[in-house]
Amino acid sequence: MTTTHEPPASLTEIISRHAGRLTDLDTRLLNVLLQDPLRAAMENGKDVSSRAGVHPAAAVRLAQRLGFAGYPEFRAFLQASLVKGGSDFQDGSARIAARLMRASGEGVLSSILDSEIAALQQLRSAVSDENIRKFAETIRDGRRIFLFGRSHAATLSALVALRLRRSGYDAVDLGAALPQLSEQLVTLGPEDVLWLFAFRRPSPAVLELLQIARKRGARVLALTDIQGMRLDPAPDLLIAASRGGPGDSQSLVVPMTIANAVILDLAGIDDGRSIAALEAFRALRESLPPLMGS
Amino acid sequence: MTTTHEPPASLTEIISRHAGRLTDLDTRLLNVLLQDPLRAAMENGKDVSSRAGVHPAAAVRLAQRLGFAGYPEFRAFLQASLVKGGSDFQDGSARIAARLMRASGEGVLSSILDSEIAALQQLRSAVSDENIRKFAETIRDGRRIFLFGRSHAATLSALVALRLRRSGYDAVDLGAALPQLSEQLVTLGPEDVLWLFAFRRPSPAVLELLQIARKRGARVLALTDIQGMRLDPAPDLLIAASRGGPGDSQSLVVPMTIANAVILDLAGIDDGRSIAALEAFRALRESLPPLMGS
DNA sequence: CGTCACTTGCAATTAAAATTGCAGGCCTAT
DNA sequence: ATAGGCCTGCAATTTTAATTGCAAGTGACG
Repeated sequence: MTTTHEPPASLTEIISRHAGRLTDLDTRLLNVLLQDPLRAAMENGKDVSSRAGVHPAAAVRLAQRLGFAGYPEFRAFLQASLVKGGSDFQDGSARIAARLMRASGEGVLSSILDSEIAALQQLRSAVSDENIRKFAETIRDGRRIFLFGRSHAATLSALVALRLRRSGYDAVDLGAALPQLSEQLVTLGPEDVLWLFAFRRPSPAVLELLQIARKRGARVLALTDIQGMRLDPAPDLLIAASRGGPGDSQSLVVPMTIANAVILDLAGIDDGRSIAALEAFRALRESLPPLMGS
Repeated sequence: MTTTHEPPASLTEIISRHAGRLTDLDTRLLNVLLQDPLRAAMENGKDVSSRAGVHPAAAVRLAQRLGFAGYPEFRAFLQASLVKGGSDFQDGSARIAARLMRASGEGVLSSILDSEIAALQQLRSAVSDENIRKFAETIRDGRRIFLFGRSHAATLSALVALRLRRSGYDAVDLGAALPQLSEQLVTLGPEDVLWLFAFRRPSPAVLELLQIARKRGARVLALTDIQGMRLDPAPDLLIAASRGGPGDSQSLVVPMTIANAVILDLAGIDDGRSIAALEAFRALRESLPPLMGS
């Protein structure tokens, strides 16, 4: 809600307006509702709540908390926001046509989704499970995992480091503390793993790190796009996947998905290490609730 | 239903099959039904019949004449044909859930791809272009853009800050220099924009920032998942999208794609500012080749 | 350690939707 | 014309959905 009005409001607006008063069960219900608004608008409160795994009364109470008199009124709102036409007289065909235009019509989001989905589909054939597995094995068998990337790749490097730490691995994002880079590398040895991220041309820093790592005998993994493929001392393992189509899709969706696959695969082959660490992390986060917001 | 189930049949098929036995009132009802099937699938028999100007009993009898046990069953059929035709992720999500179960062994990548693609498909209906546009407009009209997120959201925050800077905006990732956070906020004013990222429960830091920003009159944007939706002083604009299906998909693919859409849309409405800045950046990078690897 | 505020599930109650028996009306064929 | 068949509305009934009071549970706060 940019400013003031209330008459036409979207579901998310209404939710955020009452956000403070919503309970755990409410969010479970909203998950189901938002996941498939069309279906939710059709079903009755009982079906929705059973799909969300909660008591039917919870649906009623959610509706009331959101400011509706009861569930039927809430559902009517959901329906109205989908149909988006008055309830008066039906000049149906025109309205349906309009809706179809809207649904299939172009929009920024829609075109981005098309391109991302296409890129992911390509991944299916471009990257093999074997490669994923080899990455995972290397990480599993490594003592410490060093991650590095610059620019866009830096954010991915940070993310992967975070996730690996949570999975119980000694992972260090070298990009996070560039000034202390030398100190971090002092102990780099043959048992360690360096995972590089490079899109477009590899930065000098990446190449330098690569050389150092090779000299010290560390294993080197690289996740790149096609342009970043030319790493001079070749890494031990390399996965290269093109991001998106024309132009430089700045998106990290494709490489991030590959990284996710590696981390997930790792959890399947490290004999419970990831699972245990993740569980420990979850428990820790629950135990000190208000201080460290994860 | 009365007999064995007819496998798949469209409404028009069913109608033509029983065309001989239909009455005048049935026709009037079917007119209304066919005019707006979506709406018809949502409403109950009473509403439909009153909209058609007939007695409620007529709706029941039509359903029975068409071979259904009663009106609810007829409506269920209408709904099923809409859900199946309109979007196929109903079947998809179940299949994905099943596949994720046995994901540890084979086809990790494939199952992750399924899950991410399904999540992106859902985005199509969950987030409107309007919301994207409003986000973009707010950023365009802001003086400085502050970004903040913790944990996984921090990497996204960093990425968006990076991309906004390249697009010519004065964007600051507050997470990058937490110790200097107070200094950064000293000048926060009504012309500034604060863009928060929060998945799962919002961290205290996020809530605190939110309150400060509101107090100072800054515009607040929020990109969250369903669980992160409960921000207490409601932000000016909020986009919430559920990430993936079962379990907690740690993936940032969905929110990242939303952010990409905002940034892309921004380039379309800021009168060349983004384009010019991106071009300037590209030229700069080309000009000093080996030093700053992007 | 108790108290308060709040959430949640259950079960009883209430409201609403759906169904059906019945009677009146209309058309048609004898 | 009139008997029979069929549609139709009404109203009673059944079935289903929605609501709410209540008690048990939970966590925060004194």
